[in-house]
Amino acid sequence: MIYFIIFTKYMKTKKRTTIYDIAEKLNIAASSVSRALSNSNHVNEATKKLVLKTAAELNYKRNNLASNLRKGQSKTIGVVVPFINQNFFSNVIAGIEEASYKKGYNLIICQSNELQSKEIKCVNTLINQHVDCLVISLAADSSDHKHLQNVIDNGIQLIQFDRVAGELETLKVINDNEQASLEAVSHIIEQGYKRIALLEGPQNLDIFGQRKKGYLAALGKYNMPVLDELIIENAWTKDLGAEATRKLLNLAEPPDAIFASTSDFSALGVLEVALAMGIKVPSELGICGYSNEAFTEITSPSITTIDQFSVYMGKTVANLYFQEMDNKDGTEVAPQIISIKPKLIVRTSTKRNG
Amino acid sequence: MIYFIIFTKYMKTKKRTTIYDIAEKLNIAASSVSRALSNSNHVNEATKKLVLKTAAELNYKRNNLASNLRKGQSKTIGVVVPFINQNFFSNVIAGIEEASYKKGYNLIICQSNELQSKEIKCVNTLINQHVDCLVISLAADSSDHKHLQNVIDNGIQLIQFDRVAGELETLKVINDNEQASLEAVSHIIEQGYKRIALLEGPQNLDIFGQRKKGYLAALGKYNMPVLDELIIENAWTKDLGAEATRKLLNLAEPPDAIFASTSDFSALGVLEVALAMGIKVPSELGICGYSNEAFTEITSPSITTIDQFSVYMGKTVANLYFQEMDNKDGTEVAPQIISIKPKLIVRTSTKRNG
DNA sequence: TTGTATGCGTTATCAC
DNA sequence: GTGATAACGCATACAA
Repeated sequence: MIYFIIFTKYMKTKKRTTIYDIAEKLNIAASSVSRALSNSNHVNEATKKLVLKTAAELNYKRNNLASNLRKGQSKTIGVVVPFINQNFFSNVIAGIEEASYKKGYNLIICQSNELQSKEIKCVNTLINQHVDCLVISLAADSSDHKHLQNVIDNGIQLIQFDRVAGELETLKVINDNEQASLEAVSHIIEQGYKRIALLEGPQNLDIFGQRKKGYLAALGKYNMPVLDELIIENAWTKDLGAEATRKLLNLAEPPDAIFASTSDFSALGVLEVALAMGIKVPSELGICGYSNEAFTEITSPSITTIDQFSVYMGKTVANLYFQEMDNKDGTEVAPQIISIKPKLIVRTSTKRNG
Repeated sequence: MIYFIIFTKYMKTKKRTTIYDIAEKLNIAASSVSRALSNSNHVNEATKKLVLKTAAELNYKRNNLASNLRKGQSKTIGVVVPFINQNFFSNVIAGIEEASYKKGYNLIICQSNELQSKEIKCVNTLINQHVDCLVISLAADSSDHKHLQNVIDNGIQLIQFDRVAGELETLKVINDNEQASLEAVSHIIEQGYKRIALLEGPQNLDIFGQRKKGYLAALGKYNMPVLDELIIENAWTKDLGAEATRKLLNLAEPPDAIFASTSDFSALGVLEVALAMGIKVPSELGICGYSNEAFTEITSPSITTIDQFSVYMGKTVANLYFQEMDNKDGTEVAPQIISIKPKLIVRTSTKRNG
């Protein structure tokens, strides 16, 4: 046991083999080794093979720190999201990872915990790390965006997704939230619901504003009045959704449908309160969520929701960056904004006819 | 618009400010700037303040590539998991991130997609990136572990979690799967179930072997026979769980309880098939899953399961590394293996009495 | 095709 | 306390 510890200690401080070690062993110049290792075509095939062979023997691993420092790039993409372990974000990250991996890029991941203060620190860390590209979805309380401007000023490609700062001219990948919202509420109206409540999220985030716009547009389209008492601010967690529902259902004229535009968690809160109050879903109350979380399929009744194609969104983000890179010397200008059309998934919780 | 493009182009190639720029502006040596920036106590307070001030003015960001190259460390932890967007893993990662962030460490994340071939590539990439520590949970088809030995040989601290290679002497953070399994099956037996089936996972992964051991131990403890026909191999997805359930429930003597030791998804498959076949849960069939996925609380009936404290597990992993670092010169030896005791969460799907 | 020399941006080791 | 200088490991311009 003791020996093992000593052994690891030794290994830990062991110098790794470098191109100089290989060069020395082969009696050639380090530059030749470097060329062979980077598969340059200015090397003799024979020496290339020899280098590769001894590199393997000596268990050589390139030091990317040095390589990247020299090349002035890091082949690394930084990602900042509110929480890594939220379905939507972990899916987007999985998508980014998949696309990046194919191109030989690595991901450095940070979570802002929905706090602008931490978001700023994360962004600065990633700038320090010399990431080539920084991908971010803003924290809920993110108000000013100096730290993002800072990213651009440091020559780092900035890509925003989902929760974006509209006024910043960067590459963006977003959902067409307004359209999705419009479709969802239209569907609800077509199912014969008359008084449709809206649970809205923090309006400083564009996405929630857009979803509200879609809601209003749908009401307008069908000549239905906008009733302020049916619009509840900041109901974007399960608990807040539940609380809002209790309030709504106790109104003199309660709603007959609730669109939890913020999230499926909020919709779940709605469902649980409704069932607890003995209100039948969907016959007496229609419910629609947002995000297509896995559980919406499992609840009874299952919950109508909107799928955001999150993994695809991640791939799109990464590929947007690579496309931009390919294009950086060309004259063609990549589209600044890619909008992904979400899909309404109609389930039992809003099916009143048919 | 054109101007904007040109502007970004310019910014992209702009040289960042370095310590030399600050030194030049202040007419002092770069080394002094470095000292001031790293808050050394061998610098005059006045110059330190001056340096910090102009650094802020010039929007200086330290180049960690250079810094880390020089210091021979990267302040970076590499993480390899089968899938980033699986609840358990994303929670562990969130935990690692939280603890690492506090210590000023960054995370580089890769997913193996349950493929040893990709796992090997990920590991090599992380070695190249000079991560200080590599955290891994093995891919399902991971059989030999040369690539992990390679990590150790390169002087990188290796920590395995959850799905570990038992024979490799590394730091490990695991769940006490056997104990948890034993408790779960004991609970099922105490509820009066007599024929308890087991859905097991790939036995080349230790964790599934341990869960089976716990199952067998519980049967032994209560003097119940082990019935081979009730043990189904490789039923670790929702679909495979469903398939296994159809087979089991069509036996001449079907089970009256199913322990989906592999995952809650598998348990969900069991539940859906049972309900579709008109079998009452829990009165006619008891069901227990594994992992405490969010949805287990929501199904009807809710599913009994085992909580693995995944976020806590992540924090433990990170802190184990930091503790090991603090200790590396000391004589004290950190525990090689940390075992976290999972918690049985009894829900409706196994409540037959009381 | 190969070798020499230099620099990427820091930090550490010397002197002073 | 400060400055000059070397070194971390690699990639490339240039010379041979």
